[in-house]
Amino acid sequence: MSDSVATNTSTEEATAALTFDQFGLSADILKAVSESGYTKPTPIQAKAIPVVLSGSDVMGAAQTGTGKTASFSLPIIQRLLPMANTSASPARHPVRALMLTPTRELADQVAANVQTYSKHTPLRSTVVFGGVDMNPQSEALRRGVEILIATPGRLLDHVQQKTLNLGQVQMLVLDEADRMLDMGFLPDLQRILNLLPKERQTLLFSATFSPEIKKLASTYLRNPQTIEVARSNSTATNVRQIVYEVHESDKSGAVAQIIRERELKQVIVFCNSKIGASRLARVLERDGIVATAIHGDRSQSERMQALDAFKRGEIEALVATDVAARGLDIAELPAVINFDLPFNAEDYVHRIGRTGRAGASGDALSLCSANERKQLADIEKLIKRPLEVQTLQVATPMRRDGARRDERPARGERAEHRHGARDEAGSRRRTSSSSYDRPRGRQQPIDEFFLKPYEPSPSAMKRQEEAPEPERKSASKQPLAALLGGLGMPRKTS
DNA sequence: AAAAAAC
Repeated sequence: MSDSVATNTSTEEATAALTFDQFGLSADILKAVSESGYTKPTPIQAKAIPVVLSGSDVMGAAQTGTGKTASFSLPIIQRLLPMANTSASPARHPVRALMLTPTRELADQVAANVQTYSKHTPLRSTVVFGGVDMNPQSEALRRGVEILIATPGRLLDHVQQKTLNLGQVQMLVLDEADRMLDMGFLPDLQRILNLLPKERQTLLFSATFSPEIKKLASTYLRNPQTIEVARSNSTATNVRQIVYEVHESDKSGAVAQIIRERELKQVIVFCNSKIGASRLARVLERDGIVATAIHGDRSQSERMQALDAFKRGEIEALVATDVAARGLDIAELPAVINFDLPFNAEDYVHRIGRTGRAGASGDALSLCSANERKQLADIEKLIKRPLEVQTLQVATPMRRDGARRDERPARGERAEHRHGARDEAGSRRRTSSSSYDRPRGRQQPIDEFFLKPYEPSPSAMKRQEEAPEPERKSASKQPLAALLGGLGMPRKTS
């Protein structure tokens, strides 16, 4: 079992011996890389950097936590270096590389990486995304940048406001492209792509190569080289995955218990709903765990504050929706907890990809209630193996300070806490009861489910194989397919 | 079912 790092590299023997200075990257870039503490390229970096440097288009499939951002940022910076200049004139700094991401946080993170890797070069970069004041972004664009990182909506907004011209873009990166399609960004992507010069290099990164992604690629990429470092839909071997059977009403208590028992200093807890995330954050806080929620209904400044505080270690539990599922890189995150199992099995892979990054080990701990069996089966089908299932007895919750959880809040505790506690008086009684003192009659049906020897529900798997994609192409699929059909049409660009 | 993203 000497797995993790050793296994990952030995499967990539051809590239195992590489160091960063074998790519022919400039000294300014290598300096920034080594200052960041990186000495050895990851498999995707080893494969992608030479290809991107050669000018070829790329279809990239990489697991999260594989160093994907550097794999395109470093060669892009290298290719732009000859065009860098030190002029103060904005006209001398046209946008030459555009990087698109599905979420604002991811854009911000990619931008931070690009900034780091280019800091010893004259290249300038900035990031634009929604939810924040446009003016500082416009001002940065007016001063001129060679590299722009953006979410699609705000980018188009800037184009419309004439604060941005994309006519000089030579390199385009579509990061998490499958996610962007999921989120309905295809029309925006098409608009953006039609604003770009046809003569350009395009890099498309996607967790999966679905038919939609392949169609997008065949329309907008030219003889792309495919780079795949790990089978997509697989999960890192250095992440231990455990599923805990719990009653739905015990979930909050279970999260608190897991955090305490495992002494987790930092954990992301994923919920399926924004309301659920806010609620759980409040409950955890009441349990003496420093927690905050991050989701799309919070203001952008709250989102950024939450993420920054979490990265600084000031917050123990970041309770998130899938806004945080993809791409976010938090150093040394020891665990993620799924409060809910995601509806999309693919999102499970992304969520747990937040831990065990860069060869570190991590735990992915999922709570599964009786009504989430289908999601569990879907996940096991996707990752092609059964998950280890344990039963979690949720003990009578105690606060961190040793007080009983249902004790009245200490004097001086924030008003919202008391309010939250009162709001949830009913559910609190349920969550604080252990499975031992639950009335037996009520829990009978659930227990029957849990007591059954665990199987990854072969019937469900078989059903799906026999009848592939039964009633799937409803509302959301239709316009996507139609639009994708349109992609094949000869483009008329001005 | 739910989430994300422009104003």
